[in-house]
Amino acid sequence: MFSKSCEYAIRAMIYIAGQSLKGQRVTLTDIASEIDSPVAFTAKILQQLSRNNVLSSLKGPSGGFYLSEDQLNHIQLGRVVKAIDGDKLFVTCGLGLKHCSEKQPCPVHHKFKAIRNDLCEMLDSTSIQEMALGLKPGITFLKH
Amino acid sequence: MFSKSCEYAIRAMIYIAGQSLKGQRVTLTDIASEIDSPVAFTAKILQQLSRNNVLSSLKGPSGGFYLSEDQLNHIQLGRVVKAIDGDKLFVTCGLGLKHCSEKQPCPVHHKFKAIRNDLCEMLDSTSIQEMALGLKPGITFLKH
DNA sequence: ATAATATCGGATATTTTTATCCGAATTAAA
DNA sequence: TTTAATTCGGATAAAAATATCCGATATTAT
Repeated sequence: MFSKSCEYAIRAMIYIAGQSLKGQRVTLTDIASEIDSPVAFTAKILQQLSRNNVLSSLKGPSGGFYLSEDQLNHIQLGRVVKAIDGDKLFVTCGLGLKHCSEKQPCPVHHKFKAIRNDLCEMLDSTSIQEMALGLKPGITFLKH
Repeated sequence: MFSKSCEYAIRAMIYIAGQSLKGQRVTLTDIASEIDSPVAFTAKILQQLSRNNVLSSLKGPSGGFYLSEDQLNHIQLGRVVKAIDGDKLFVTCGLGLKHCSEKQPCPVHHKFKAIRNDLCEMLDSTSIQEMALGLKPGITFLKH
C-alpha cells in the first residue's frame, strides 16, 4: 500500500506529535530508536517532511524535530503520505494505465474508485494528533 | 497499490480471458503488444501465473496462453494479485509493524481494517471473466 | 568566543524490482 | 521425421528503492 519510507514517515510523525503534545522536541536518534527504523534513512525522510512543511525542525543543542501548534492541529495522514509517496495512490489508475479516466475507464476503474475514495477520505480526515492521542501505553504502539 | 508486475498480470489476464471466451489461445508477443508491456518481463509474469494455476499454457505451434473453462469461471482478481504480490496487501500492517494485531493494534489499525476489508471483498468477488466481458470496444481498454 | 549538539545535503553502497537475453524443452504442422 | 513455433528457465543488466557515511551548517550552552 505505502512505501517503506512512507511507513517510517507516518510512524515518526505519530511519535513526534505525541512528544510535541508534551511540549518536547525529539532528536533523530530518539525517533529512529522509538519507531525502530534505520537512523540515516530516517533522517532523509524527516528532511523531506520538513521541506514539505509537514514537520518542523531546529538545529543545535536542545534542537530536534517537532510539530508546531498549527501542524499539530491541521496535518492529516494524507498530507504525510503525499509528502513521501506523492499522489499516485490517490490519482493513478489501478492497472497503471496513463489514459484511464471516467470517460475512458479501464476494466477495474469503477470498482477501484469506490475503495480509493474511502481510502482518501480516511487519510484526509485522520489527523496525526488523533493518532498520537491514541498512543496510550498498552493500547497502540509504533515498533516491531 | 499493486506492483507493476501485478498490474501487467491483471491486464494480461483480462486480455487472455477475452480471447479464451472466443476459444482462442494467445501468444506471449500478442499479449505484450495488446497490453503494451515489455515482452520478456511479461513472460516471467505469465510463467508465475501459470505455476500458480491461475493460467494455462501450451507449448509449440498454435500454442500459447489461455484460461481453462474452470479458470474462466472461478478466477477472481484477488487470486491474480496473490499469485504475483503475495498476500501482504491483504494481511500486513499498514505501517509495516510485525506484531500489529487486533489485540495489539497500531494507531491506524482499525481505520485501515475497514478499507482493506472492502478492498479484499472487491478483489475476491470480481472475476476476470466479468472484467473481460466489459471489454467491449470503446467501453474499456487495456493499454496506454 | 568556543565548544558541543543538532539537522542538512551530497556522495555512495546495497537490495529489490523491473527488464533483457538466449539456449533448452516441448508440441504441432508440414 | 523434420522443421518451425512456442513456452520454459537460468543468467545477466538496468533502474528504483532502501540504506549508510561523512563533512557542512546552524544553534545553543558554557
